[in-house]
Amino acid sequence: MPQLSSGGGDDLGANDEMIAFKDEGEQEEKIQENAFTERDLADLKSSLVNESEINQGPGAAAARRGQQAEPRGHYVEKHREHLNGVPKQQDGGMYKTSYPGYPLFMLPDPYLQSSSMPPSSNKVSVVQQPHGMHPLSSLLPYGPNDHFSPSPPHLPTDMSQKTGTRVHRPQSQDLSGFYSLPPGSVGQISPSMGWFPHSLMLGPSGMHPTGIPHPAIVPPTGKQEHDHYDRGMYAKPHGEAKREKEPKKPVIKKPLNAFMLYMKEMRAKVIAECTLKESAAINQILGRRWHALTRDEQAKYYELARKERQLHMQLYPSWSARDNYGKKKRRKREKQQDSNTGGRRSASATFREEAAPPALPPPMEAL
DNA sequence: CACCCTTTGAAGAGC
DNA sequence: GCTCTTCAAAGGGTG
Repeated sequence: MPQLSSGGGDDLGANDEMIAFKDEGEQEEKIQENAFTERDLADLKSSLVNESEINQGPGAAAARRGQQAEPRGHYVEKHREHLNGVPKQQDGGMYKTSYPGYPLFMLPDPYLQSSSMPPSSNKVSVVQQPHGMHPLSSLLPYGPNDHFSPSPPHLPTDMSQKTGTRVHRPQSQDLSGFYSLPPGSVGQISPSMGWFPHSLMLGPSGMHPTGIPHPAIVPPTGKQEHDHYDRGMYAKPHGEAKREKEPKKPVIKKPLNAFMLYMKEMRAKVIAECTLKESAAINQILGRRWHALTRDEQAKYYELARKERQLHMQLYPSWSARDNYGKKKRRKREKQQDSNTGGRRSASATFREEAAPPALPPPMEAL
C-alpha cells in the first residue's frame, strides 16, 4: 500500500483526495486488491445484475481478459515530447501510448526510448493491472476491430486548410511540442486511433485549423453525434441536403479530467469483468477503483489530464467551458432542490468535501 | 427520442 | 474565497 507521503518532491495534486480515501474505508481494498475487485463487482452485481451473470462473472471475465490484453503493445509511441518541461515522472508508462484524445502525436514518452519495459508490462501493478495491460492503453477504447480506417480517403491531405471552425488558434509553434507530428503523419493514422470519431475526419467542421483533428471537436448534435454525422455525411438522405447547407458549428468538448480519462480506459475492462453494461453501475465501480488507486497511479491521470487541458487551451484559446453550457438539457433543479444539500453531488462527493479540502490542482510547476 | 443515472474533476458564475 | 452548477464519457434504463 503506497504511502502518500512517500511521493517525494513533486506534488501531484492528488494528495487531498488520497487522504480522503483513507477515510472511506478503502484501505483494505488496497491491501486486497483482488478481493476488492470481486467484492465491489459482486456488490453491484447483486443489485444490478441477475445471478446467472454473477455465476459466470470471474471465469468469463478472465476469458475475456485474455483477449483484451493483447493488442496494446504496438501503440507505443516512440517520439519524444517536450511538453513545457513536464517533470519527468517516475513511471514513464503513462506516456507509452498515444493518448486517445490526441491520438497521432500526443504524449510520446520521454522515458520510453530506453524503454526497459515491454509495452504491455506493468510497472504500476498495485491495483489496476490484473490483465497485463498498461493503464492508458485502453484509452484506445476501440480495438482493431473498429471500423476505423487508418487513412480515411476523406481525410484531407491538405492539412493547411482551415475553414469552418469557430475557434481561432494562433499559429503556435508550441504545438509541435505537443504533437511531435512528423510531416505527413496525419495521413498515417495508426490503428491506435481506433477511437477516433469519424466526424473528426470530415474536414473543416471537425478539423482543427492546423488540420489536426481533435477529439474535442464534435458535431453539435449530441451524444452519438459522430455516428449520425457520419451517416448524414455519407448516406445523405434527401432531408439531409438542406441541413448540410447550414454548416453546423462543431462543438468543442471539454477536455477530459483525470477521472474521465481513467474511466475511459478502464470501462471496457470493468465491463468485461462484470458483464455489466450499465454505465451508471460501471461508473460506480470505477469511482471506487479510482479511490483505490495509489497516488502515483492517480498522478499519471492527473498529469495526462493536465496535458490535455494544456493542449486544449492551445488548440482553442478562445474556448470556454461556458460555451457548452446549455448544450445538454438543463438539469432539473427542482429535483435537486427537493433533495436539497449539494445539488447533484453524490454522497461520496459530498463526503469528500467534508472530509478533505478541495483537491489540489495537478502540479503546476510543469506549466 | 431526449433525458436520467452515476462517477470525479475542472471551470465558470454568483455571492 | 467559497459554494453551487454544469459538463465531460458511457450506455442501459425510462417516460
